[in-house]
Amino acid sequence: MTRVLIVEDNRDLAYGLRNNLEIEGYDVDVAGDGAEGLGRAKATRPDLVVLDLMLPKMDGFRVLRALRDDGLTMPVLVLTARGEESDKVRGLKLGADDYLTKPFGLLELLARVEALLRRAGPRAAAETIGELEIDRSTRSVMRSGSAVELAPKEYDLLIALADRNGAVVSRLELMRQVWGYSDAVITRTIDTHVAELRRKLERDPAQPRHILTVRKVGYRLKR
Amino acid sequence: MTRVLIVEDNRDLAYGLRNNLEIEGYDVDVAGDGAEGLGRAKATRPDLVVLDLMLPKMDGFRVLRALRDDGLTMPVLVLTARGEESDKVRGLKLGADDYLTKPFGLLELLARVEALLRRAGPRAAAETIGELEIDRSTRSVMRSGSAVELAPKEYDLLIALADRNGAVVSRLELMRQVWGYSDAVITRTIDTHVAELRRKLERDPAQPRHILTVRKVGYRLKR
DNA sequence: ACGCTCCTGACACGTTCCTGACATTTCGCT
DNA sequence: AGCGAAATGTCAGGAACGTGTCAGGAGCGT
Repeated sequence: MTRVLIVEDNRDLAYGLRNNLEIEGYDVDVAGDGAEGLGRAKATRPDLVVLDLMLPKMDGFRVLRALRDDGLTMPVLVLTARGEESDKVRGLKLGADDYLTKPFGLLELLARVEALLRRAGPRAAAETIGELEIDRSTRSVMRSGSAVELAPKEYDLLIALADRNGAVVSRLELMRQVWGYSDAVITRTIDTHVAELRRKLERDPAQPRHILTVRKVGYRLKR
Repeated sequence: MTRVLIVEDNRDLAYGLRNNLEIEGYDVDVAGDGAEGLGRAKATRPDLVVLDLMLPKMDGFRVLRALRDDGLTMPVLVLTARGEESDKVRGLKLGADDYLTKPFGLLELLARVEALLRRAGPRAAAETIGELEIDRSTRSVMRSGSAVELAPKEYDLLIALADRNGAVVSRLELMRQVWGYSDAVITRTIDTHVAELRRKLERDPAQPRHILTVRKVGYRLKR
């Protein structure tokens, strides 16, 4: 499923956008300020970012620059207040892909999101990680050619790891992304699910080659 | 350039559509009532017509019939108000190619326009999904050669799944596309209709081979 | 009035998920 | 090198959840 991150401090607007994007079938994440937006973008690597320029903590320009400096290349659709031409110029230099001036029509936003994603190229039908194949359009996973049945949580967990491109994902991040909690981790929930994933995906679950433990931090998915 | 004619009396909607179709690269013409629409269609012979049913001067049905009587065979996408089931049947008999129930998502309209134009080449070709055959021009479905009678909702549901080319369609998307609601799903409506579809389309409804459940998300139509 | 379609809520069933207890491994420290 | 504490692996039971199924009833067109 295509994932969109909205970075917008106006709660009503953010909520409205999320609703409508979700109806269109996107998987939507929302951040309420610039710092949080940058963090979530780096963590979850969405397919597209809708970025307001006026933001608390860290304004849109800095977020955009930080994103690009981090090597993230997903399209960014910038929301700008009316008539701030100079913003456009400045933003374009920093690597925004499209602009929308407030107030804007919802249909226009949806059309632009769609256009940007199309221009960015259709997402690969199936990504390959070692001997694993993940097809997000059907939420199905194969190991060296044969289908593997994953429970919803297991699939979500795998995706959370796969999205990080081999980097470590902390327990806290997993809790937030997969479980939607923000609490610290005290139970064995994550470990249990990792174990189950290993049982299903690894040749030798005792000697995992893909889902690796990073002690005191979390897990990572080696490609 | 591909030319699209919009026949719609609601100016806001018409302009919104025109804007977005133009962004997509179409050459768009707009007519504000039925008589004007018929005239422009005959004069300019667009590649596709988007036709509202409720129109001043001459309603959509009469426009459609007049078009077909005149030997014009371009695909026609009909816009119909919610819950006017009989309109669908009536329109289909007159030669419409696809339906969209208001309120509809813009992306859905764009997708259907593209789909219709793509199909316009090999015209009236029935699509084949496994042992199923769907003929949209007659809203009829066959399973391994013999006709299957589907209720309107069942057919719409099948189409919504078929349009996604094997990918998962979430419950929310189904609610929106087939039922025109945008609310969260709490009742068993979707499941019941899926069950009925399976009963009619699957050899063994208990072990569906085409209409698959994707737990916690929705359903998908395997080809 | 009849039949068809559609929606709804109740129930059944299997799956999934979480939790806490216990086992094992890892690593810092002496 | 050995010890102990902390972190992780493993397991099983029960609760919670999601879906399949059904029957009843409302709505609509014939």
